[in-house]
Amino acid sequence: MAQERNTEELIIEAAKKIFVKRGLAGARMQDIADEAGINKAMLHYYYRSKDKLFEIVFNEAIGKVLGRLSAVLNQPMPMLEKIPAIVESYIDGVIDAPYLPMFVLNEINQQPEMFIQRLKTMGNFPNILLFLKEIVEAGKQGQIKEVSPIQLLLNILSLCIFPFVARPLAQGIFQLDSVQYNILMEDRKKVITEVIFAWIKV
Amino acid sequence: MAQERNTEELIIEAAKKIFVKRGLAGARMQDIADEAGINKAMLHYYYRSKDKLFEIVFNEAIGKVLGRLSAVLNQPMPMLEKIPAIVESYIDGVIDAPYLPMFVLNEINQQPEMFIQRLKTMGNFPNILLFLKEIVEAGKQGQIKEVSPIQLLLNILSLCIFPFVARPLAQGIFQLDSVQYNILMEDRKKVITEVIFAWIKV
DNA sequence: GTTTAATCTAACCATATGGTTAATTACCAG
DNA sequence: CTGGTAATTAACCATATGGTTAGATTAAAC
Repeated sequence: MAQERNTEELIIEAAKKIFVKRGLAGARMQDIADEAGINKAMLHYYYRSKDKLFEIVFNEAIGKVLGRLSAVLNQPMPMLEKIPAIVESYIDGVIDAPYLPMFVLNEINQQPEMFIQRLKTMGNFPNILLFLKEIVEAGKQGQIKEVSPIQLLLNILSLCIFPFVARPLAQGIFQLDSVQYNILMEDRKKVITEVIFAWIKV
Repeated sequence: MAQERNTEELIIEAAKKIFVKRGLAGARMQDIADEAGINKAMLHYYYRSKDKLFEIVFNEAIGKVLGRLSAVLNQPMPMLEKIPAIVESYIDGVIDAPYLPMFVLNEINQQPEMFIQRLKTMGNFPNILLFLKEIVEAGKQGQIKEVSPIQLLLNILSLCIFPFVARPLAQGIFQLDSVQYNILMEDRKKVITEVIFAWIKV
């Protein structure tokens, strides 16, 4: 079209689109090639195999998902300010890339071992574990109630992510069109903060 | 093994196992046949095609997931008793079939239109919509705070289901083995009820 | 302009995969 | 036992799919 972009990137963009939409098993190399507007052989020329290509896309995806989290998790703020910030930022992130969480979660479930391996390469997400400690600290200092930090983080993530993972199901059951659902998701920023606060406020 | 069971059922059992594990795109007819210990042609003899077979498995799965919900949702109880009952029953259900939610959600995301169609066939889940009205009623009567019923149901489901959908990811990040994670999930029954109650109690 | 390396393509290959068929076996009513 | 139907299998088929290759095209180096 407009620009004669770097073929390598073009392929990655296309692969991202197709893999995220269909998953590893459902994605076809031909579809990726078509999406990129190039010959199928190019895919192999630049990225040996489907698996190699997938690995790149997947790593980028999981990096994005976890990276987004890490970014907000350790800003130096009092816990009661930080939680709304996390919620806001994370929901905005998911609105931006609504298929990412489903894609990542599904592929991880498909090959948990392979993923565990990868996790070790990426380090143990010190910022996430640090955040858990911060929660404990905040509890001891009486900023918030003393609750299981893992449960708290799980709660926040559940409330933020699930409605996107289950979006078509929820839309179907509640009979909402996309516009209505988006409004619901915007409202959720407030709701989630409310819910969490109600639980942890002293 | 033990009994020479009905081949039809044997196939369905096997198909369930494979489809739920690998998804429609990832499942192989041969694997289903092997799992059932029969010839691949039998699959087509009893259930014309992969899609037909999948449809049966998928319908059963979604029926289970939504059926479980419906079952608890409309028991005549005061709201403050019903919610713990829902949570308990649903988590037990998911512990029992941990892969079901991921499977259902993923396949729905893969073909939302097809699913919306199916929903209409199954009726509009009057019990779910009725439950929403109950929440509104309970709010007006002052049994609970007045909150968006959709948000409330979304919250309950998010908190119950997400930790299972994200299980390998969570286990990886928090570095928990399966036993520890199961304990966490047992604890969650209390936690979720606590969280929801904190939010909606007057 | 010629050479050389990188980029790209059409055609091809081997295998996997969903599906079919013709024949065989198991089963059961008469 | 026998005839006929249902269940089952091995072999096969057509196509899809990931991957390869040999050659063409482009672009840069000299």
